[in-house]
Amino acid sequence: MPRRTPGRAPITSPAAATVFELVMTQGPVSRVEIARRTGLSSAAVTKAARPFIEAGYLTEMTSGRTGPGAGRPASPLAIRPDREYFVGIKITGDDLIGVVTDLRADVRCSYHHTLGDHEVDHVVAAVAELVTRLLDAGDYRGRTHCLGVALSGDVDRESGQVRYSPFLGWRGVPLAELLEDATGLTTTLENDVKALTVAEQWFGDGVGASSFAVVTVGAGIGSALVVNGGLVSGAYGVAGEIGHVPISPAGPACHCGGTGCVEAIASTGAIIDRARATTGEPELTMEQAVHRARGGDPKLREVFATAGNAIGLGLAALVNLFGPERVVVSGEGLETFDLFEEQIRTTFAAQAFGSARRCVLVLRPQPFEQWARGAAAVAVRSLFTTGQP
Amino acid sequence: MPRRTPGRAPITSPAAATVFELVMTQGPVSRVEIARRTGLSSAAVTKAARPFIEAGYLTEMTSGRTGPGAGRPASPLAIRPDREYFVGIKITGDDLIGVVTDLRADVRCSYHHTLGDHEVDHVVAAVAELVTRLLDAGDYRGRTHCLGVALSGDVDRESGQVRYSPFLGWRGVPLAELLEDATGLTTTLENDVKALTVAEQWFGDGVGASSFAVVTVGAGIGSALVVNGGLVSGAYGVAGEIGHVPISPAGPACHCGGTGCVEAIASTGAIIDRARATTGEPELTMEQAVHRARGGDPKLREVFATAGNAIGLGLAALVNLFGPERVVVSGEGLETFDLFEEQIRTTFAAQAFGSARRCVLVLRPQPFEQWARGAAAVAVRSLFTTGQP
DNA sequence: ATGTGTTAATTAACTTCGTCAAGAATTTAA
DNA sequence: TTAAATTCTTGACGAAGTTAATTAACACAT
Repeated sequence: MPRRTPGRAPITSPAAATVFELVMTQGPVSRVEIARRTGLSSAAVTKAARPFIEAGYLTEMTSGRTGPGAGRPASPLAIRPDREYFVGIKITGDDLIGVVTDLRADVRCSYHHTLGDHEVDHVVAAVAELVTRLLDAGDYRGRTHCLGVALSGDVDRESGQVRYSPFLGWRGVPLAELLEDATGLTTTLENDVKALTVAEQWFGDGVGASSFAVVTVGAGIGSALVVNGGLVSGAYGVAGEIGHVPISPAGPACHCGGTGCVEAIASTGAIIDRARATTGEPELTMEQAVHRARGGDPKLREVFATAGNAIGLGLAALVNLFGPERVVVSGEGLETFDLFEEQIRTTFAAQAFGSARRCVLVLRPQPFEQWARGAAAVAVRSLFTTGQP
Repeated sequence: MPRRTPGRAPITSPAAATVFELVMTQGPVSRVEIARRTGLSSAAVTKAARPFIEAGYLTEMTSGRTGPGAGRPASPLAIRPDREYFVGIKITGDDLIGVVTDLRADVRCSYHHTLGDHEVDHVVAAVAELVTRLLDAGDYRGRTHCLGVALSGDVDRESGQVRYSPFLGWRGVPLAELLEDATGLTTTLENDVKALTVAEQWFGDGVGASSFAVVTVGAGIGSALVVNGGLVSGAYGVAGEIGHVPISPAGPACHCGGTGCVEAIASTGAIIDRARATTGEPELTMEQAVHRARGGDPKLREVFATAGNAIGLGLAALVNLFGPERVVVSGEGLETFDLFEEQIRTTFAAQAFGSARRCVLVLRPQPFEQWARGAAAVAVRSLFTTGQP
């Protein structure tokens, strides 16, 4: 059962949620258009929209152009982004990244904070301090009530618990509650990749797609899937583990116990290992490897191509099984995506089956704040939905 | 938009559908229990159930045992399987398999029919004849109004069209309409693997699982996935192509254009090819290969083990990405599953990630009629749902 | 400028679905 | 026989959305 009800937002019915979500994601839209797209009657749209307008979340744009032809001009509904602000924080093993966003999840302000200690109390205090710093950076205090927190690992959003976090070494920590006490903000916890996916679904490349996937490449390789508008969670809590899809029986052993997993070939660590082995330079750093590969070093280019190939195969597996409309590939590892992109696309095109090939592959390096923005997006959504995944 | 409304069944509201589905799948249940499990009020259950009872689809079991303790004894609701019958037909390239089932999708009667010609008219006539034969085999005529048809390929259930069937060489055939005219029965068309999955979801091992998968092994290797209670269809019509998940970059070329696909290693055709190559006997048949493998021939056992390994890797990919509660592996290829099973399970266990390993693997050879039963199950469902996938 | 047609939004009456609370039915236990 | 427990039914009520009619705001032609 849910831990708490954030409350204030005028979500009273499914229709209200639908209407608001549509305006939030599809920019300004007239009521008639909303009715058409959602299948509701236009009367229902009028009713659903009113409380949002009265509460200041939506406005009518009594604006200019109506389009050609006769008839009463529409007054499209638009979101008022500065009606409320949200704090999003991503916790990694090394530091905290925090942002303040508006209702559209646009970042207004961001800070980093290095994390010395993994003790729960210490992290909670550090987050609280970061929140204070963020809120004081602008005129955000009075209009901010929600905090979103993202971290990698096994997280239960419903109960606000961190069930298991390998990076922090935590088990069964009721983090949401602790942070609520420490900050006074209604707090929502979510797995980091899922949070990123929510951000993408509502405010990014997932808008309008009923099914899509987000894949992150970096120290680990993970993904989250949206099918029929809902996040796939896995019956046993595990899903989207594209990093552990086996693609090469003769490949290297993976830390998960398997063989030839995508992650064992294309994670940052695996790439460095291979680069060192191929060149015979045990001290080689990632920066050097990237630099020399860009300079044309054939051995190192081959290393990156191998990684790109592995990712492409993993994507093909995902797409052949799911048939998503779009896939966004992102993460720290994509900062060097000039070294990957061609190979990923080539391999994917060769292995995707039939019409699944039409799935759009968006490759995009991810600024660090995106993770924190994902956390904020989860907070935004928590205000405007009624408990769904 | 839907082509037609089957109608007669008293599905008036979402609650009605929910209640009926629960009774259908979870055997006799008392109203209170239904209310508890669905989250409806017990008053709503009473109201929803009444029309079904009046129409003869459900009965009250004023039966014996109530369980211990005081209180008014429950009168559990049960389905009346013989209230209505359904015809299910599976069309392959070579023949038709037809069954009559009751409301529970239990097979009452079945026939085969060899298909000489792939001409549309000829197939329609053959199906109509088979339907007549099936209905005349028992007292089914007056109580049968729905026909379900399953075939492999790209099928649009909504419009009742066969968009593309490689086996039959059809494109854009409005088969449902043609069959409706020829048989007088309300006809539902569905892809064969999806149909099998529906049968499993409502009447088999998928009952009660919110997410699960069905994998079929045979001439081809396919699968269908159910997530959050809904079938995954793929944005471009392709999904569940586990047969074309790449698992071995050094493996054989696949007819799809890819390399090392599961199907290129573990389909019936691929197994025979390998068996012939390994033994150096170009005339070797599947029967002989199976016989000698069972007898202990190490080379042939190895061939089957390789196939089992490929299937296990494909399953691991599927499970790591989806995290289903259960997977049912089935199909003609599984008739020899004594040769596969161990290897499938071993490989799967080695490659499944974390808790995903807890996913239950059900290996089960599939009698031929199961395909036709799937078709019938789709027909049953078409009567009792309101247009969902 | 002024009616006329056209599209957008609102309003009002009604339908439908389901909840709630009270009570009827039917058993066990004292 | 009465009390307690439990299931099922009933009817009043309320929430959410629909349809149909009305009002609003414009473009355009005369």
